[in-house]
Amino acid sequence: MGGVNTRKNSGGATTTPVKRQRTTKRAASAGSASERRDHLVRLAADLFARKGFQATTVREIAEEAGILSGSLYHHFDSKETIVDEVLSTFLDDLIGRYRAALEQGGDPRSILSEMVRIGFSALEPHRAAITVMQNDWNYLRSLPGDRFDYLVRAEDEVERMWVGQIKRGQAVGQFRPDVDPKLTYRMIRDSIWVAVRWFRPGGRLDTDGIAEHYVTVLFDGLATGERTSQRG
Amino acid sequence: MGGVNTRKNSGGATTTPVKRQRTTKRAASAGSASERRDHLVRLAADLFARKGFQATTVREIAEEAGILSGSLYHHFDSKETIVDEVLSTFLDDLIGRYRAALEQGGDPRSILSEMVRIGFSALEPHRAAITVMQNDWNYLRSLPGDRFDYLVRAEDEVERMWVGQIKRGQAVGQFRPDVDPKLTYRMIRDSIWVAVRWFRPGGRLDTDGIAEHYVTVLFDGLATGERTSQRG
DNA sequence: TTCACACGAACAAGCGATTGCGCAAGGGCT
DNA sequence: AGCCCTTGCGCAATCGCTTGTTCGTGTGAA
Repeated sequence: MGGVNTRKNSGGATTTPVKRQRTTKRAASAGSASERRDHLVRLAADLFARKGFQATTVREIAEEAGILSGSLYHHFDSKETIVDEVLSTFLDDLIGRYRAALEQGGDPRSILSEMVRIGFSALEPHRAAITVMQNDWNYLRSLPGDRFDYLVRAEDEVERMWVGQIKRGQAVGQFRPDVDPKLTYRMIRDSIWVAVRWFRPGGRLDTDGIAEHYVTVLFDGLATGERTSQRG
Repeated sequence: MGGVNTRKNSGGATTTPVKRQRTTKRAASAGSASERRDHLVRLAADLFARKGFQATTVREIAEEAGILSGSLYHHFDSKETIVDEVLSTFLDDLIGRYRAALEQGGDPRSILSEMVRIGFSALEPHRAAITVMQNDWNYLRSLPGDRFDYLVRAEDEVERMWVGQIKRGQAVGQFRPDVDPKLTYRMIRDSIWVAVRWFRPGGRLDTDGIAEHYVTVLFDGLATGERTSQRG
């Protein structure tokens, strides 16, 4: 109710026509929309990832930035606005990459491999966002209002892309027909994103190595010799 | 501080000699240690799973049980004590089953299959505990004191069991030698536990069906035809 | 009498959020 | 140059509210 102009509100991701309305004012002028603001978002994202969204107080975020909590409200409407920006930025980037991979075409196995690689490659730049999305998904969705509805919309679109390719692979005989596409998608998705819990940049394996390892096991399995039809 | 006798405190799991010191008093008398108490733990666990540990207030737990928040403290020292009991109960059960599977013996592939089945079969009875463990692991571990150190100890023991069997399978030529045992374990573990997010009892697939599906993909892969050595 | 259980009021601490103000930078104006 | 006035940013104080927890009391069954 107070501010005169405000460039405060970030607005949820649109997801379908992938673009966001930042840089509300001024189109010229070299600098990004607000360098300071982006920096604050990154600080907050790290805290959210480390302690959880609810357990992180606005005072902690402010302290991390070397200011007082009240000063944060010159940049953001609320704590929710901050996490909104964290998540929607990640989702816009991810979905954009998925779309590009699909548009580039190729056989299902190549496309699926590429999508796996895209996922793992997002682990490093979007580590905090992915962590928050996993840990606080339920809570954010339970908040009143439709502010975080775009989370579900994005998730739905991603699922359609994956399942579509799996089904196509089965149709052309590239994938075994006796596996459930949706179930398989969920397992792939989950094991990629959950890797954010143990993956650390600079560790024994980089994301490329992990992705290749995963693609190998995913397509060819853990066993040696001839494939069996069933049984463990 | 307050109570006279107290059978309040639950104490963290011991994990190595698997047993817990509940039923502090009375060894005779048919009923369990405290039926009421166990019921409250279950109610709380569901709330923790649904809303997250921190977002769940003791007032909500009490309301769910039809009492006032203060009355909860006749049964538990603190909110932490409740979640402690939720998690340690699950871990004790899980590790006990893993140990039994290992002691029963067999070739690595059979044992690993059995361990996968054990994991999926825990999804239903321990749904809440598994959810809490995933969502609030970081937060609980960050709490002061060593109360939740047993989480890491349990995780370490489980990892040793899995990785041991994977390595043994590679040694006897049952598993392909070009996969990283630890990385493979993490992927298996993650995709089992994360299934708790979408698995619902009474759904299209039961846990046995999901386990078989997963074992199939895990050992034989998604692709058809001859195994390739690398690449996606 | 004892015991398990619950009430109901209160507590200190901490929460997210609001507001009025000060301050320095800097572009546009005369 | 000198001036003004906007603008971005942050401080300090404070609001109303919720949190986990405590404690003296009451009650019904064994």
